[in-house]
Amino acid sequence: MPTTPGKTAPGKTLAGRRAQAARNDEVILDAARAVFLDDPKAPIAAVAERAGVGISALYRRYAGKEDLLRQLCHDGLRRYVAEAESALAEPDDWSAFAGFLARVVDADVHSLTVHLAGTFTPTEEMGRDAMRANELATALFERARASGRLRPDVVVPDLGLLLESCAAVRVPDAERTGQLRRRQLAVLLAGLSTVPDADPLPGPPPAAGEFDWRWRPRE
Amino acid sequence: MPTTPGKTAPGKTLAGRRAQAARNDEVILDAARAVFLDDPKAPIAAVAERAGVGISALYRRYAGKEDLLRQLCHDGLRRYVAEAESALAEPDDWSAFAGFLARVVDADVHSLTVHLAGTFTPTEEMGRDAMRANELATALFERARASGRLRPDVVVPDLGLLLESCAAVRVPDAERTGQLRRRQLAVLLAGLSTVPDADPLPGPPPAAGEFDWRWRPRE
DNA sequence: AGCAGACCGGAACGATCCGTTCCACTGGTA
DNA sequence: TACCAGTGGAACGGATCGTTCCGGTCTGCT
Repeated sequence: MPTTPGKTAPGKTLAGRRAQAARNDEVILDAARAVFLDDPKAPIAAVAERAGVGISALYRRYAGKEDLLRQLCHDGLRRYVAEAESALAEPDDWSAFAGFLARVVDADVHSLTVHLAGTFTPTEEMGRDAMRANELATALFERARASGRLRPDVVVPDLGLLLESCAAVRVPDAERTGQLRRRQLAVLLAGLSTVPDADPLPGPPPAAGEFDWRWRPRE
Repeated sequence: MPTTPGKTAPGKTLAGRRAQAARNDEVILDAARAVFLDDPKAPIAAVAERAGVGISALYRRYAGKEDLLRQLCHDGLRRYVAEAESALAEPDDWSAFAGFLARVVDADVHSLTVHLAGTFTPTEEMGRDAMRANELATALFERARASGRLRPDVVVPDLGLLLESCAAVRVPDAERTGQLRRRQLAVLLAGLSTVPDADPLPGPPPAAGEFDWRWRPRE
């Protein structure tokens, strides 16, 4: 974070120390995402190695491991909110809903939450963002329900189950993982769709706060 | 394992040292299952504590942690095979299939595989059992397909995806977890069922060996 | 040109954790 | 009664990991 903008090169890709630092910002975050998605308990050193930088480059940016994890997770949450907002702009109710889910699944946002929650103490801002995320998802859900394509005994928290399921699909190759998750999502959406003579879904439906336990610090 | 049967008490619940040992056999396995399902990397001491026994009681029975993990996983595999065999005896094709899946999901057999695979080197016998498990599941699947209730673009390895999804559903309370998994299973089965005018499932379908990577030793 | 310091790589450190071993002890068994 | 299978749990040695620290490099400013 330079105090003065710096007028080194007029071109877009500015060279020099400042540039490397700026580039590292992104490289490190990408590496962290990849590494921690693969193994939530991975050591910090693994992130540095994957990013091709030294450990110092990490500690210059983040106060510690927990701080990095928190930022990573918060990024995912913001991504979720952004996708939801843009989906709400879509006119067709159903494809807004389905498209939103597809993009969230593709971005692997839920994996971030699933694996990383509990490894850091959340900030208040994350709490607010999470609440907003819920509101937006609910709005999307209500519109989808209004379109009549959702079976009536499905509830909002079923989305949590759905995302969890898709996040659980994983093979070593990232692209292949994406394909299989799309397939899984398609099956699930088909299962949540209205069908003429279906047995009602069993058991008490999932409740609102039933997945919050993740956020309690790992005992 | 006494060399002589021992004629201590005529009743069923025999008391004494031998009895305690026999009881511990089971207690330890149950504790191990619970602990390792909750956290695959849990220390051995946690298993002992949960079982209410000392560490010696564990090391008397198992050569080491890996041995315990292997046995635990093998038990799950045998359970899978047993459920499949008993399901094949069921006359109705569809309920044989659906019932099998429900029982496997209830028994949390797949979680065992998912979490523990790769933490030990499998025995040849496990390989044979796994192969048999596959054959039985395929037979069940073929019968279900023949019943016409399965949509045509579903393949056998989709069962892997399905089990994975159900295993991913987890809340702190075990019984509630079971309920939510049943719900998830119902949604998935609905999604895999024939519907009049459905879009075909996207992407290349899952292939046979695509989940074997789990069994490679963790790098 | 020269210098201050931003930025970096990676070795080193200290704390923690965990699998395994070991030993003293207990009470059923012969 | 004498023995020993079975046990609880402390202790050990090794591995791992987060964090700190230091020496080096190169930029950007004077």
